[in-house]
Amino acid sequence: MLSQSMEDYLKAIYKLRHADQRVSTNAIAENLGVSPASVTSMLKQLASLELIIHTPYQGAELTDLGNRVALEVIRHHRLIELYLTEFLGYRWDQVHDEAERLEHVISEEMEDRMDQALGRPTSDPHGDPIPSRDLVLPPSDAIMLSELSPGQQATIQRVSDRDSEMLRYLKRLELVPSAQLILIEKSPFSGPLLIQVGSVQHSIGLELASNIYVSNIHDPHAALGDGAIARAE
Amino acid sequence: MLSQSMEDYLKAIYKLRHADQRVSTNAIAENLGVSPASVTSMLKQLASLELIIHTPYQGAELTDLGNRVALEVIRHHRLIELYLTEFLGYRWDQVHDEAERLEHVISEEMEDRMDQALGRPTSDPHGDPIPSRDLVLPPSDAIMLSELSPGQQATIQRVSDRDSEMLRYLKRLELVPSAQLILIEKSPFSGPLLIQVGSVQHSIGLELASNIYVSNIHDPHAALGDGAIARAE
DNA sequence: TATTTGTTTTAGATTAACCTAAATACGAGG
DNA sequence: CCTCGTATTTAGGTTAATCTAAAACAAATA
Repeated sequence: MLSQSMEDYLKAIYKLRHADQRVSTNAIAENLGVSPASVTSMLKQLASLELIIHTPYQGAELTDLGNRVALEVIRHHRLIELYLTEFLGYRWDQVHDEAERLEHVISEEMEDRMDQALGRPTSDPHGDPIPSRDLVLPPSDAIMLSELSPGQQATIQRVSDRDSEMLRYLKRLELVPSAQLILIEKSPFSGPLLIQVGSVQHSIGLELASNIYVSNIHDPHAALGDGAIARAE
Repeated sequence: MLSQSMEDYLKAIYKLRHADQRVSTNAIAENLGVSPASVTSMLKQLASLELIIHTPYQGAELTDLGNRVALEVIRHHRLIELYLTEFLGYRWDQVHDEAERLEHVISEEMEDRMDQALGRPTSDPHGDPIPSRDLVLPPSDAIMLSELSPGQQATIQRVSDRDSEMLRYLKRLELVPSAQLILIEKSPFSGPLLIQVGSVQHSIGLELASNIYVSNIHDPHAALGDGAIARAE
């Protein structure tokens, strides 16, 4: 069996691959809080187990096998997060750390029983999709809120789960998955965004906005004429 | 924070202490499946952390601090076992291995939420008592079924949870906590015991019988005259 | 009391995961 | 096209937890 460390590396590679294109040694090191030298030696090991392809100086890429392991760990993580909120009364900002440790030790049996208890859910409390039992993850078309254009309307699909303080703040602003918002205005020079949620407006910084992913984007003017077409886009 | 290994050693020392008197290096080694040499070096480490007192060649003893750590781990283990059976539909023979891994990684938060969900329970699916939140464990007066005298009647208090095959067998025979039984006959030369559970009789080996703990022992003849006194004994 | 036997400890090695410091490779800008 | 800065790897060291083999000890037995 793979070590917890290895699982963490594979998960990090998976996530970085889907955020940026290239998965660099430095990026992995930063993500996991270890030194680049440690990453290099682990990459060699993972490559020798055929979990990744490591081209020295060029970064790493998951093999099919490595991909499956990563998705398995991610499935564990997200099922655990949802289970904790639904059945043990955790708030959404408390579940990440717990899931981070539990994800490595639960059995397939427990995974499936939680999945069943939750009714085969498809997304976790932060809106992240949960890989199916056969480890398929629907591709997402969501973009960062910070990439939206002024005047556009969208639905929050997911928010990053890593910073619990941020999550508490987002909850206060009702910036949660499936909430509707309109981007009113974008200040120049990487300034804050003015958004409207329900009837209230908030000014939020760029960093926060790049941790919020939205989909179902439509231009409110077009929507007046024919909402269906805009939504289908 | 203590390593999982250290927690395992402390738990083993706790359990051995309550089974036998002296906790020998060999006994710990056997219990944990490691070499005696490994045990010696870990005992030194635990002693330097003031978790145990190690008198070379004489065995180890938990300090108050070590005792508290051991009870904390045991509390985790037993709460998890019960949680898995009550809320996730595990059978009693499936929970041990899962709990063995989870016990080291759950937070105090999770411990308390499970405890709450279970209604502050006092014993796990195998009848083992669960230490209270302030880590108090009521002393047990149970003895091994193998120590019972023929003719005596008793209530099963707990059974060992380590061998899942044994647990499945026990369930088939309805030898579960709170079941009543009478020891009909003890074959000589460490032979099997003949017991009666409800209206059926079973012949069970000594080894199995020493994994079953009983309490509330009373002599059926005395019980006929005055059950209350016999029970009070 | 001397010896033997079994337990425990010491010595020394291994493995995994990390580190720092030094060397090397890549690629962008002059 | 060369050079320079940054990214990456290599070299070598540390720590925790384990092992085997050998030495030391304790306790029972002759």
